[in-house]
Amino acid sequence: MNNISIYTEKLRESGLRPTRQRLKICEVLFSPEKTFHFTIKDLTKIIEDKLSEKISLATVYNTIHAFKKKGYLKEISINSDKSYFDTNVTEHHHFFDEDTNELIDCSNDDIDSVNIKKNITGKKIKSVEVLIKVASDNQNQN
Amino acid sequence: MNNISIYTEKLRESGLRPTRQRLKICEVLFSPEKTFHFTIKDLTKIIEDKLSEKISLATVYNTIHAFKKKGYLKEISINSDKSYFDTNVTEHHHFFDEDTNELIDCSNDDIDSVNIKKNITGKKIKSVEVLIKVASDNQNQN
DNA sequence: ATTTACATTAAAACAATTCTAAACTGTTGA
DNA sequence: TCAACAGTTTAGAATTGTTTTAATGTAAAT
Repeated sequence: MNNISIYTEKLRESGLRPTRQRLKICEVLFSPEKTFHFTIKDLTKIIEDKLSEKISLATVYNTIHAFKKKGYLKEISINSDKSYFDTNVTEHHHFFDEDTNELIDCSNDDIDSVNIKKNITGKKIKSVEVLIKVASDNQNQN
Repeated sequence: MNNISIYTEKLRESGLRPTRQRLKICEVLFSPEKTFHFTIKDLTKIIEDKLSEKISLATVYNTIHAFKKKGYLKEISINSDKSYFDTNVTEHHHFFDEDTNELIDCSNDDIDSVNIKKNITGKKIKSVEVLIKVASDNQNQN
């Protein structure tokens, strides 16, 4: 089955031109069976390794931001100097392994729904995310 | 009442030398009635404005990291290019106002305790934090 | 007082991200 | 079909937040 035409359609639908670079990035991000987490650096590395074509770093940033804006990617909050993205855009939570700096999905089913009793006047809740930091049992806290 | 001697004691207890700079930063961070959130940039500005003395940026970073390590500050996760710190080190959650980039405390009492049904083998939970993103009702999502 | 280990400093280095301005390319419609 | 426009890519420069460096300063122990 030809994913390219699917991605072309998807991009066109959301008002993004289906350029060579964007289609390549779509393949990398949306072809895998399972969703995954990545940093821009990871993605750049994947592109370099798997694709015959070089994509400029600026384009990678542009594309990721465009995809995020269109709701094809989620950005994830962790204390870090870099941004993590998730190809799983459904509402879910995360474990963050402090030993390995790895993110692990935690589905909504794994957490009882979070009940918030306070609200901010004039503001609407856009998202509720739980981040659970974990580390080995014997790990020194400092 | 003289806070300086309290801070001096506090620092000494935790093995940090009570230097002029650290005491000044303690005053800025721990004298206010209410806890608050800040970025390094905010703190630098406060120091510049309120104190007669200039403190080197590197020292500000060193000090904040030392204080965090000792548990006098918490670092907060939000999608951002900068780190936010919190003088409230008790376990609590946050609202993040996407319109203003402002953080608002959400006490544990405002959220029913988060029940996590999944666990990661060999790992221990270090923290559970909920981040609730809010924006004005009429806000365009893009 | 002297020593020593810890702190501060300005400046340089660094890493992630954004900007810039020129070249390029999908798409539209004559 | 092809010219023209608007959106896109690009390399490199610029910017921003943070860390490192190496010299100097200082608190505390001897």
